[in-house]
Amino acid sequence: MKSKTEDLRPNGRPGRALDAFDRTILAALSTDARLTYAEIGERAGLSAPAVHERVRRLRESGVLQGTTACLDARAIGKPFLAFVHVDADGWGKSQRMMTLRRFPEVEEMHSVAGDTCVILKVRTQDAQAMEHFLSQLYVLPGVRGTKSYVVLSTYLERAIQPEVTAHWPEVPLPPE
Amino acid sequence: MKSKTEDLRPNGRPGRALDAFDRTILAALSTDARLTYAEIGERAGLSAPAVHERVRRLRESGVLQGTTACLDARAIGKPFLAFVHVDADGWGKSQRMMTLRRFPEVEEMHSVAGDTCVILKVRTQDAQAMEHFLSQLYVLPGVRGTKSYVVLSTYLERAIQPEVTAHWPEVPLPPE
DNA sequence: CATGAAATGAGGACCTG
DNA sequence: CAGGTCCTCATTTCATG
Repeated sequence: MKSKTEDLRPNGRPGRALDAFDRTILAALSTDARLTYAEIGERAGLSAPAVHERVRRLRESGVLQGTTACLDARAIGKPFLAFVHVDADGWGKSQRMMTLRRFPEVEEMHSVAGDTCVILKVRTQDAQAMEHFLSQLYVLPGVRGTKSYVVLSTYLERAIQPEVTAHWPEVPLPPE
Repeated sequence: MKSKTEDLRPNGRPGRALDAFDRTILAALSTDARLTYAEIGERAGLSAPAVHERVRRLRESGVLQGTTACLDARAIGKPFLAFVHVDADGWGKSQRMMTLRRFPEVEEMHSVAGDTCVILKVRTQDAQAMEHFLSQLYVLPGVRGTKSYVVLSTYLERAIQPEVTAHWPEVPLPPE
């Protein structure tokens, strides 16, 4: 009936791997974080306490890092969005990058491979606020330059989509 | 379906501007969407039913679009992240862009100003899956080319930060 | 403020290894 | 036999008119 026997994961750190129940729960919470445990259990085929226990473990293990509200950017007064490519020296070791965490307008920050070092996702009230942020950015040592891509329209913006149909776990090594 | 061209300014009915209570509530829900109405009310200085009513209105007006879970990308088997710049012809009118919504690996999609047309945020299981996605992308008519920035490390990734301290609404025009 | 619903804790049964 | 996970039931807390 149910096959929980899929705990063969070389990823020894975070306990066991996610089974189909976990993925269904995470997918449900991904669409609506305020779903009732009973409602989630209905989708997943579990009772409410069982879902509650699994959610607790998922939170504990760090798989479920938290829940957040999705807000209308224009309504809260931050309609100006841009991706800023930062060209810099010595970003690798410096924790100076973390200084940018203090700016609430910075939503994302990734070091990347390519013709730039860091990509920032920055959301501000308007162009003037963006300019002010960039001026602050250039104060940081090591910043050689930036290249900004101002967003004209956002066609899609959503959270990570967990694949419920697990077509990834097994190693595709054909035994003979 | 909601049109993208909606109230840009407080037109009276469709939703008056957010007050400090609303922003505090939204900020609280932004940190944890499963907070109790009583807990939110404690932060905002309101009773639980008052918070409940305001949240209902915020949902109704579209300011609060929903709630979602924040998941560990590695834990759910999608550790490979890239920003894909798409160079294309005639993206403006075509709804072909919306075809990409069907790909669960596409998390964001923006048309931008700059030396590219569209920026995609794409998260896959591995490089092979990313290559497969790109091959699908090139099938779309009008796609001239792509430039991908593979993320090496993610230093920050968070939701919109509503400014609780409202320093934005009025124009700071200095006298004379 | 009151009522119904949901979250959460405890105990016992089942499957797995 | 041991460990873990699920279910049912009961109580506290919360959502909601």
